[in-house]
Amino acid sequence: MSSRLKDVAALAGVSTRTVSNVVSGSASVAEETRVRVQAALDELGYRPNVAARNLRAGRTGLIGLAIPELYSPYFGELASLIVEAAQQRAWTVVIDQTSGDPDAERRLLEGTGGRLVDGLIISPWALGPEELTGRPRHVPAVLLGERRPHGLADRVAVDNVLAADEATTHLLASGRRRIAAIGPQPHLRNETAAQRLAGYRNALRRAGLHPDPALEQPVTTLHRTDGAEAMTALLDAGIRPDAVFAFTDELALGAMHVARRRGVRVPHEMAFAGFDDIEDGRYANPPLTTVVPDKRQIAERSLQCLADRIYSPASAVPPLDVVIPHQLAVRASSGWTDS
Amino acid sequence: MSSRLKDVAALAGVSTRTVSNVVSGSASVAEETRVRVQAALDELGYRPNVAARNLRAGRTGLIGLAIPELYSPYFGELASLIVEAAQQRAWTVVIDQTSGDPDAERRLLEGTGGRLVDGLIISPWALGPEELTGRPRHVPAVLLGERRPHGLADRVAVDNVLAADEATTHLLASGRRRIAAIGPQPHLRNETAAQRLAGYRNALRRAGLHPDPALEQPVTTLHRTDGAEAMTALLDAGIRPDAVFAFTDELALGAMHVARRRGVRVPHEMAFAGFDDIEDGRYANPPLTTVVPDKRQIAERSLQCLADRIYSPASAVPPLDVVIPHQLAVRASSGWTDS
DNA sequence: CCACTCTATTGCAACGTCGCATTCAACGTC
DNA sequence: GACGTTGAATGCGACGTTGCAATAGAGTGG
Repeated sequence: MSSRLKDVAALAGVSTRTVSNVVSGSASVAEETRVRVQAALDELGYRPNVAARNLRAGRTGLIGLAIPELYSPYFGELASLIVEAAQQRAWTVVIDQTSGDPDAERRLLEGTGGRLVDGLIISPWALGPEELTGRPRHVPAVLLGERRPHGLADRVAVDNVLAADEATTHLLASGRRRIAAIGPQPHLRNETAAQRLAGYRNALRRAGLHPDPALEQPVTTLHRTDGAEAMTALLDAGIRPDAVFAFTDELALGAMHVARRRGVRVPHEMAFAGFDDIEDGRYANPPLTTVVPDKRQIAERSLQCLADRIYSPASAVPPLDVVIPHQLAVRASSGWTDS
Repeated sequence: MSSRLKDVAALAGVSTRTVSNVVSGSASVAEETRVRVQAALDELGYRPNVAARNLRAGRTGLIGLAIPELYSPYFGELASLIVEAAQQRAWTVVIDQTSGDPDAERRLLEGTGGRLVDGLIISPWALGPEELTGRPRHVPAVLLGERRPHGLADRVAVDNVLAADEATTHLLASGRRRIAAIGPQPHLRNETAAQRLAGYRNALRRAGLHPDPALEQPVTTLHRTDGAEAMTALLDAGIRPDAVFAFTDELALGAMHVARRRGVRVPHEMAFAGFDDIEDGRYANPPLTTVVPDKRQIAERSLQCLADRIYSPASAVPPLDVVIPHQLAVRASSGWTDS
């Protein structure tokens, strides 16, 4: 059905090795032969067998991207950038959705499924630091988010503590004093939410305010519904913050949606700031103030780390901690202008 | 570095074939031997070499998903469902972003990159029908969207004409008469926009209205910005429709955003309906009326088609045309209640 | 007790490709 | 005219796995 080097060689009247040389273009081939072989290649519609190449080369040219969920805007945008950057490096991306399942994350890190990928970019959700960095890995890995690496994997992330601090400070600067935090996840081993909470508290304390536990609304996941529920819980408890720092844009949008439905004027009575700079935030009503991580750099640097580990020998290089720059995009949701 | 069957066999004092039997669990192995081999497997941390397996099996266990862009909500949600459904079938998904590049789409369909995937699900953007179905393919393919198949590939899609008709009819039912259509793409060979335009016109004509070219706003791509530009163009031209049917939710959200910014009251003065049922639409202000394709079924049926083609011999089965059910979700953007 | 079946295990070969070493011919140089 | 050099093409083997056929041994029934 599909033709192999052998078939092409037979048709062109040369050895398989010569055909291989023509295909790869590496060794020297006489012009006349090259033309003849090329004609045979075209006639048979030869396509190299990737599995055989991989076996020979000891590499698959695949890298894995393991994220909790592909359908959320943040991970969708990030995945898109990673796929794009990988294409430029002639890598193909295979996507795994862990759905926040610790076993799935563990399985991927250990490579239990077999040596399919040359490297792995994983955004951990359920696994704690020690599990992530403790055990040996069969494949180079880059952790997105999380805290600084102790173990074997590189880490690429923004400075969550600083960024959360800046966002909160921005809200304080416009005179807000009762600022709610939507997004703590005390039930998870994951560090990201904890870091953003720490930044939020830092900012409050620096402004001379005491963090109020009643204003910290935990969530189970990071979807709009969770933000909506958190805001509902606050309002139903009679708590009326004058600003909200949500740990992700989706949480912020869900919360803002409920606030407006309940008749709260945004941003007059309640300002909002989020984290991630997803596209919807820019088109929300009002547009959402947010921390803007440089997602393109996250993608680029992650792949760079993988490339270094994959291609450099033995890699005695200690685990890297790559800090990605971020900005604060101030939009109407935290200003005084009406939407 | 990494251990092979041979290493495990040496350690356990058996042949590689026996180790292989233990790993696969297919052939019968004495309990005592199984235990001993398993111990060796664990000790060496054996991981099967996927490339070798693939070479032997003639399959890679990979399927390709080619979509214009991963970061758009619709494709993100769809990709997520396809990855999920593929995992259940023990398939791994590799993602290609075509970015609307006809060459990229062609390359994937022809499998120029080599026989990497066992099957391909492609959502064409730039290629026209004849290119999609004309030439022979090296790998089973499923087309998402597009029109009915003439050639070799199966096709999975909602009935775009009917769905667009229903959405428009719904707008007409609330008394709207000047209904704009945002989303025609006359510059593309792709059929989807043309089908939705046809459905929109059908509904108008059935209501005794003449489709007005001035109310049909073409777009280049399907992002929020395109919807925003389209609405800006309409309003700047002094055209003030009393309803908008946008061919995707993103277009609708962008258009609605601009309308509200310009002081148009939604839905009182202008009703909106979209297509796709992306999550943001449900949390928009006001929530967006939209055509809801059964995305889970799109994922399931696509994979089913691929599975049939991949596993069934010779496949004399003619190309399938799978029509996916849809619904119309009526929300506040097309009602009379305030947001 | 022999023929036969069944279980457990094994060796061989092949999947398609490419690195390495080799061969062969042509050519130029001393 | 012998010799080294270069260019072109080839054959061999190995990457790690598993299907197939074969083997040896244990168990069963007449």
